[in-house]
Amino acid sequence: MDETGLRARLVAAGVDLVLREGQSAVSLREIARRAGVSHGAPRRYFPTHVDLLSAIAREGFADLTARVEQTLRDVDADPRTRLTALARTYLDFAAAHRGMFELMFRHDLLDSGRLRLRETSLPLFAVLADLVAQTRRPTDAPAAVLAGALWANLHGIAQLWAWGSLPLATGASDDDALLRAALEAHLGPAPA
Amino acid sequence: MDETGLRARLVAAGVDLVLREGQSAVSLREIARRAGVSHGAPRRYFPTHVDLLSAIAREGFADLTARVEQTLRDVDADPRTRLTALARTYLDFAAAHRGMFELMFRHDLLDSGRLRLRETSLPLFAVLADLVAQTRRPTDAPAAVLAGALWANLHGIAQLWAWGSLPLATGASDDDALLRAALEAHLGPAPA
DNA sequence: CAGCTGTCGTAGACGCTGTCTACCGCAGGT
DNA sequence: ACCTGCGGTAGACAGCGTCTACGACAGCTG
Repeated sequence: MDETGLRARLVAAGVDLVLREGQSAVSLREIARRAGVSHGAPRRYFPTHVDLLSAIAREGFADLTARVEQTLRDVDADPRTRLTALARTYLDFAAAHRGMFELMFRHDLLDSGRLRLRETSLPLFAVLADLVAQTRRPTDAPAAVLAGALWANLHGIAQLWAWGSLPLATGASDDDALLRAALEAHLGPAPA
Repeated sequence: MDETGLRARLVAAGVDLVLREGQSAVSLREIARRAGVSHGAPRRYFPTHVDLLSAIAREGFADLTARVEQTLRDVDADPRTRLTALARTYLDFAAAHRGMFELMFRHDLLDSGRLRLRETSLPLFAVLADLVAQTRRPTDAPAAVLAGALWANLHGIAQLWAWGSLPLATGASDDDALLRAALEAHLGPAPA
């Protein structure tokens, strides 16, 4: 298990580190230390810090996508129910893996060019867009735009909630009311 | 004009720097250099880097709030029109002052405790919440929650658009369609 | 079997960062 | 005339990302 290549070990150490200690702890040298190699070793596989962080963030996207798919596997076929479950999973992921979630969207730390990092979020978006299309209401804009707006709403809730301003502004103690409001806004009133 | 206290000069230099060069350029030493003092000087007024960054972010919130208020001054009384203008201003601010916008919501860089930074966004939220309350639709959750959900949507659009995933996922070339979709979702269909 | 070659990791240096601490000039009060 | 305290300087320290020179060690070639 420890005999895998250094490249994978570095990414694994980085993932572990960002999950445990948060984004600011993910320094090149600290990752190298945890992987049991010298500070110069990562350079062989990741020319720059950004490349390593991007690989770590990639794992985050894969993890999030897998969790969403797992959630959807356990939920019935009603699109709205599925969307609700997806949304809940998204927010839970952001809250439970704060450091990773931050890193995933820190474009200044990530090189989305070479590693095609942005594209990594597309499968998840496709799942969301597909579900949104199934709940299509009359007089609607293109499905991709509707899905994008909903994604943005989820993301904004995750972000502002973590930042602390939403709890402060709404006076709520959890994000559930916000999530329900967002879903109602985008998908129409909840069924009776 | 240059005779103002060092404290104000440091903040001004930091604001200028973050607007010009982005968040990563705002180091303590660089700010000190631009303010024409030694690297240790800021410490007299800002015990730590975080304190200085927080003061800079505070200016950002003040600026954003002022811009929104200015915008609303030029717009008629219809709440929906006003909300649209507010939203547009928010997104434009995020796009035009990327570095500052990033800094403002980087809770890991800001000490919201001592400087009550979170509270700095409350006046803006109050304006938004007030307008939302005026467009209240039937069967609604508390106004604060609705306003929070809308804010989150705006914020998410700003964030994900800047990150690059929304342009990619929606195929749109500007954020206007997303904004209109979000407003329709939260405020109901646009008037004819 | 000897020698070469290329891969993988080490180790030290550089300039940058934030923080800490000792110092110094100089105004204002006694 | 002395002293006190404020405001800024300057040097040190550890940690960071990056760069470069070097060594160990595999596998192929003669």
